Amino acid sequence: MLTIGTLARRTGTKVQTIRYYEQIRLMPEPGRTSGGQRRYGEAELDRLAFIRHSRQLGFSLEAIRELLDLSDHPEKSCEEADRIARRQLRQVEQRMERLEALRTELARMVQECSGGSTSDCRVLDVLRDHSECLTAHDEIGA
Amino acid sequence: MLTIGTLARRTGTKVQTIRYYEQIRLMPEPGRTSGGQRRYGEAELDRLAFIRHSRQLGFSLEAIRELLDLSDHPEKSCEEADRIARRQLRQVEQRMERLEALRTELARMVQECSGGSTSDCRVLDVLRDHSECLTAHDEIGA
DNA sequence: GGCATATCCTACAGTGGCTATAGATATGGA
DNA sequence: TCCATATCTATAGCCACTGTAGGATATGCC
Repeated sequence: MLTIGTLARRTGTKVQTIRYYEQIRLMPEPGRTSGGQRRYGEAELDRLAFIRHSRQLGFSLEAIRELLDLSDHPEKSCEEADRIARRQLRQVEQRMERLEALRTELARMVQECSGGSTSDCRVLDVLRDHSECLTAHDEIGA
Repeated sequence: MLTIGTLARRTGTKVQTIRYYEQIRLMPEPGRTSGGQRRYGEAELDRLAFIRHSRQLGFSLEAIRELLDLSDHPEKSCEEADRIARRQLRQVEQRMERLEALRTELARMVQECSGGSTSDCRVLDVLRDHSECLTAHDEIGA
């Protein structure tokens, strides 16, 4: 029987985060001691590891909920899991493209800065006037 | 005199977002009509454009606050603006590295999926067992 | 058994950067 | 004057946690 702290240490999760996952029903309600403390088994450890690893790969909690459901039903087709992973891959690729555009723009801003006073700072100039940008970056939240 | 809606249209911002910026004192309190509606001038339009452009480049609102302050004081040295931009560039580069690792891992997962049942789905296998990963991805929140 | 202390409990507030909603009021044109 | 559209305030919600306060419990040692 594992305490919540042990589970946290073994998976690199904060104790509050585990309780949060329980609250949103991503983790099951575990058994309790007579004093009311949570006690977990190996299955819960595996489930939490799955969640954390998926989070590290950038999956949303909703996507993870679907993936866990698929994982719990071995008879289901793998297609759905594949679809979710492909969607995540696309999102990562799109974010990378956006970041690449930002990187270019920021590098140019920084390079052109002469180091004088802010009255003729290239960094501020570019921020003031979008038309100075060579690359497009129309959406917020890279 | 510009209404909040005009300001929103001209900068690609939602009306609520402008009011939010006012609330957190990123935008100044504008003049009002006798009926209590906000009215803006060109200076506010420029300021909002600066904010939005900076957001598009991924600067945090706190960083933007600093940049605006520098922009308002032309006699100050440009060094600080340069420092903020360089920090932002570093962050973008770090995020790109993380995303590259994720992209690799996700692409591998997806490629290896044979399309059978979830009982032997590579996508789910990898999520279940971190040791199957070739690349490191230790932090959450790319 | 008693005690220290480490861990656990609940409940709630806060983070960033918005976005959405409800219900009331103002504005501008036909 | 009427009406559609825009605006107002206030508040709650989003995601995925994180932090805090103020207690209760569990464990190891003497």
